[in-house]
Amino acid sequence: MAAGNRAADTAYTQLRRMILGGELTPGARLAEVELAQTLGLSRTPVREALGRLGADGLVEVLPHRGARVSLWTESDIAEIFELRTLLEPYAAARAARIGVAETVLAELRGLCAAMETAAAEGELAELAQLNSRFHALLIDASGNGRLPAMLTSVMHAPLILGTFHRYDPDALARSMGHHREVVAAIAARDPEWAASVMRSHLRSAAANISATPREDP
Amino acid sequence: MAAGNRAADTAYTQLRRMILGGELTPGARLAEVELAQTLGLSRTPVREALGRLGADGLVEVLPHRGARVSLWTESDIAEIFELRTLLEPYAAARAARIGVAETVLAELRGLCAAMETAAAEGELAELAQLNSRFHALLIDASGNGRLPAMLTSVMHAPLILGTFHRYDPDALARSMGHHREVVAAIAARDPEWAASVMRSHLRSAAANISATPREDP
DNA sequence: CTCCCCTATATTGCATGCAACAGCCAGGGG
DNA sequence: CCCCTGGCTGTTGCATGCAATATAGGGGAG
Repeated sequence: MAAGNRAADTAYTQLRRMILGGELTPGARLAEVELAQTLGLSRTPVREALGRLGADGLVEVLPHRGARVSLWTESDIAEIFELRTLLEPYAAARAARIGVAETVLAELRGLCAAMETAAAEGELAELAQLNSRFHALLIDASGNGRLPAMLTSVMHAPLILGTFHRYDPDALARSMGHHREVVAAIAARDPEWAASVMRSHLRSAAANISATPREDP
Repeated sequence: MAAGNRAADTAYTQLRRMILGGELTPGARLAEVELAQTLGLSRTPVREALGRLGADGLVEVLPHRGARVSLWTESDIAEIFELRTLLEPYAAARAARIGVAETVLAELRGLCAAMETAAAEGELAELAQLNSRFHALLIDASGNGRLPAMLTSVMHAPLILGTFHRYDPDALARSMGHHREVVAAIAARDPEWAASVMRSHLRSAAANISATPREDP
């Protein structure tokens, strides 16, 4: 999102990757000096990065007590999916309404294909990454400039990854089909269709999560 | 929102107040040293505050080029109202569904009364403040912990103030009536009703904005 | 033996010095 | 006369020193 070549940005990116990659487990304490040494930076950019991650909801910062990686309860996840179910269908509909450049459509289709192969080969981590990019691209295509920033706080990939881990093959195939169908609806410039498919997509994901008890890898 | 007694928080609050109060006009340059001297602080907390305000969308920070107060185009305002129209009815419905403590209902009613007197006396700035608190309280009452942070980026009071300036007496009375009705719907624990009223409330505001050409005070 | 308070320590938060980068004005060349 | 280039200045960005605060552990009183 905000990716200058500054040290604070690299700190942000690295920490984000570490958290999302599971290298930093939820609840883990994040000491500024330790992170600074690990990243080869000073405390200042690390501190700024922690602040941004706190705004994103990925870490929680307590005054004078430092930062910890956020841990998610079932109700947190439910809240997040409620918001996504609200915002992403809107994004899809808006993209369909205002129209999307052919190059972007091609990129979306490419991501669909990549996701399908990743799903077929059981590469769930790869799939989660591609899925995030797909949704992010679609949100950008909505043309509402405030939407991407809003959704960063609820588009955390570990949740998606967890979702995919709980999918059975049929649900996975449905999910891939949804992606294809959203792109088709946008290409057809049918907002209602696009929103409807996206809603189905997210509701099915949410249903999958609440159905499966809990199974942390 | 995040209000410890730290210097960075006071810087954030002060700057926010300055911008929202019109003391810092849109487009104005925000030099760190100057602000630090004005607020009697060092550059560090000022810098952190600017970062947060940037995340809120109130200022835009350009790498190595400093921060400026954001200026809003008509389409920005339209985007913001689209998102509010999406999220706030959801918040109202959720509050109605999960129920709201009687103390909170009393507070909401108190704000309604205060807004009505402010409207009667033409105290539009006061009205805008009260209005913001009313909506913020309702968003908190939704029980979705991520919603308040999401909406800070679109709940900027100057927009609301501008909205009120364009209201004619009838529209103003309708707006006050909407507030009362939302509280009633929540008290009656009727989600559909609450969402519907809130949607009307926001659509009428948006209509008012797009109808009136432009009239900066 | 248990509970409370007090001190020691580690960490955050703030201030400030130094380096790097963007913008600007002057000077020279075409 | 205009454009381009080079240094100069003011700002941001980063590093680090110092002060303030929360936590943990031990010692004393009940």
